[in-house]
Amino acid sequence: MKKRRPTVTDVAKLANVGASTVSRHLRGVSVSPEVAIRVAEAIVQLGYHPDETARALRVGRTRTIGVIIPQVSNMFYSRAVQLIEEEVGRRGSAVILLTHQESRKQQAVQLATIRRYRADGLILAPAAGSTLEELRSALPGTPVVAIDRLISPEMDSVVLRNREAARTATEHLLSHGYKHIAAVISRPEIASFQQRWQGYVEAMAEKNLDTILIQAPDHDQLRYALTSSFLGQRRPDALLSFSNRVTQTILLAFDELAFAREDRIPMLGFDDFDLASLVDPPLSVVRQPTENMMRHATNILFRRIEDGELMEPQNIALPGQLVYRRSCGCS
Amino acid sequence: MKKRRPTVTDVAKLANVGASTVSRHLRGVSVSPEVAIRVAEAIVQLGYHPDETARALRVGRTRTIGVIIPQVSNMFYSRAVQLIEEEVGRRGSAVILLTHQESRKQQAVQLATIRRYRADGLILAPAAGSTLEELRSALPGTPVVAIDRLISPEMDSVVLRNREAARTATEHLLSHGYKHIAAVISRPEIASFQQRWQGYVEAMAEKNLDTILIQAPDHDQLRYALTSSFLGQRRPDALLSFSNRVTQTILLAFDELAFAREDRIPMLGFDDFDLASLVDPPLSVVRQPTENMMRHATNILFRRIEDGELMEPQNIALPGQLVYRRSCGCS
DNA sequence: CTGTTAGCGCTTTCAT
DNA sequence: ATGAAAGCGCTAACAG
Repeated sequence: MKKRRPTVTDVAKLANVGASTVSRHLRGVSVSPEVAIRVAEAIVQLGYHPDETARALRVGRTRTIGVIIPQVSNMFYSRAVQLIEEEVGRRGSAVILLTHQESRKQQAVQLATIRRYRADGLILAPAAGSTLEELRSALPGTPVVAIDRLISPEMDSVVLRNREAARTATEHLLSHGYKHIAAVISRPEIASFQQRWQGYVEAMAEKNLDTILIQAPDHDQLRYALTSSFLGQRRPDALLSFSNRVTQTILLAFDELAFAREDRIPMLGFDDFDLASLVDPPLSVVRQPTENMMRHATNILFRRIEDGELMEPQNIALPGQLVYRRSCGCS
Repeated sequence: MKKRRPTVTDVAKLANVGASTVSRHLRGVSVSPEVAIRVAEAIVQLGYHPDETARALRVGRTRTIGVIIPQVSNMFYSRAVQLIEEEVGRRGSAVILLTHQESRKQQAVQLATIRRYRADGLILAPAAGSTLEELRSALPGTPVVAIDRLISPEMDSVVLRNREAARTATEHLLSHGYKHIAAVISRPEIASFQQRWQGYVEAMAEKNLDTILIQAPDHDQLRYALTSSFLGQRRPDALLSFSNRVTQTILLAFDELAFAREDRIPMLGFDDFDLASLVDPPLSVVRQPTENMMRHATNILFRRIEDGELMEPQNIALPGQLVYRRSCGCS
């Protein structure tokens, strides 16, 4: 005798009520107190647990939120996922986590997955080069909010004020007297990096200084580009790193060259991380208000799920915070 | 006119076949080639995407795997989640990600969530102090494999050979001539830490050396305990850190005390991480074979889902790898 | 406030 | 190889 999972009907029978009454009780709709007790008892007695898949099929809402990011093993995104999970859980939904590894093809696969699972909404950090159309058509009718990377103002989004932050950061570097500041970028197709590049260019132009770009498609090649640059004739006298992953690569390059603290090129990087204050010298960074950002993202998503299309597209851009430690030249 | 999502029936009508034929086609069961084409065309024409929730209800399998960990924002776990996501995705399922923040109450909530969503299986890093019974009874009939922390040999598990690794690590420290080696632990209720403690104790006992325990319920207090110990009479001459989070706290304590590289107490820590080689001095660590572990975990889980209870409980314990950098005293 | 009934979209007998 | 019909567990009308 294999014991079937108890259903509403089982509970209903045991409590001597109709199935719909059990359903009502479950959803907190008006039920006579006396009946409520009987139902509650029957539920614990049978060890009944509602079936979300059945509910989803009937109601058309799955209480699941898709989250698609480049990868979890990047401090910024793992923190983001943590916050989203908490926020979404608080609202009685669960997170379906998918990664696209910066590949649009993989992203397409994951979007299709979200579609099959009928997630109520999606929080997405779009893969480099994604277009609004490709995203929209993959999930018609499903609310999407973009995080970290802005694709189009027509899509809800929550991002950093990238241009402004990069500009301020560059200006700070300039205020230390550096003139040959290099921007270090991994994948320039990524929207947020483009905006940061703009901000950097603006700040440099204002002082009539030439821009320097150190860039490579992957981090191994980037490290190579960095070491060559550091050893070359036109070695930059300061660095602006566009992501924490890039910052790591820069540190690796210093290490490879056995640069002592004094040799290290002053730098300032995007994204704060746990050990930033512990490297030598302590890293000055642009800190993102990640918690706030994810709260906004979840809020917007759920409003969109409930209210539908009525609302104007929301495009939130939050200011970064410059954290001055030593690496930029501050004492 | 609101456009309904196309269903198998819509596809069937358009292709002039029965709904079951469409279903068969979708699942790759024998269908006459001529019909297959008509169905395929209808599918693209309508933009049909199967509904997993309906399938799940009917079939009783959701193609969903629960993953519950303490938190995503810990390098070890974020890496683990990344690997699990890939592995699970490869098998056509999706990950529902939940965190318990090291709280058994929160863990109970999340287990109930997994139950409601009818996940086919669960990969779990149990909260400190969890018992087999509490875990089992929360999810009767659902396969669970424990990772990182062993609760009971009756439950499938994939963990590090913690005792052995700690012992080897301690022995290595001893080989450098240190005698007052302190074990630094955050939450001693965590199973893996207990095993590591055992290994440490064994190695110390073998040399007739006294054990030293530096421990605190949270990382702020731990940092305080560390600084007191470093400044006190019986300052340890080497440290064995039990997790990367603890290692960070130790580094923070060094920093707080403004210990220069020479003042820093030699140490060796569990868990490798990206910047381990970049701190000063570079950190010697016990590296976990995370990729292998997660592959094993997923394999076991899916076998369990398919074959059911027939299989003996699997308890995999993989050896750690000692990575010698400088911090332990090696040159 | 409560019970009956129908049906969400799919798969699975059971005939043909 | 194919179609008709039943049913997975739930909720939303609808009557009472």
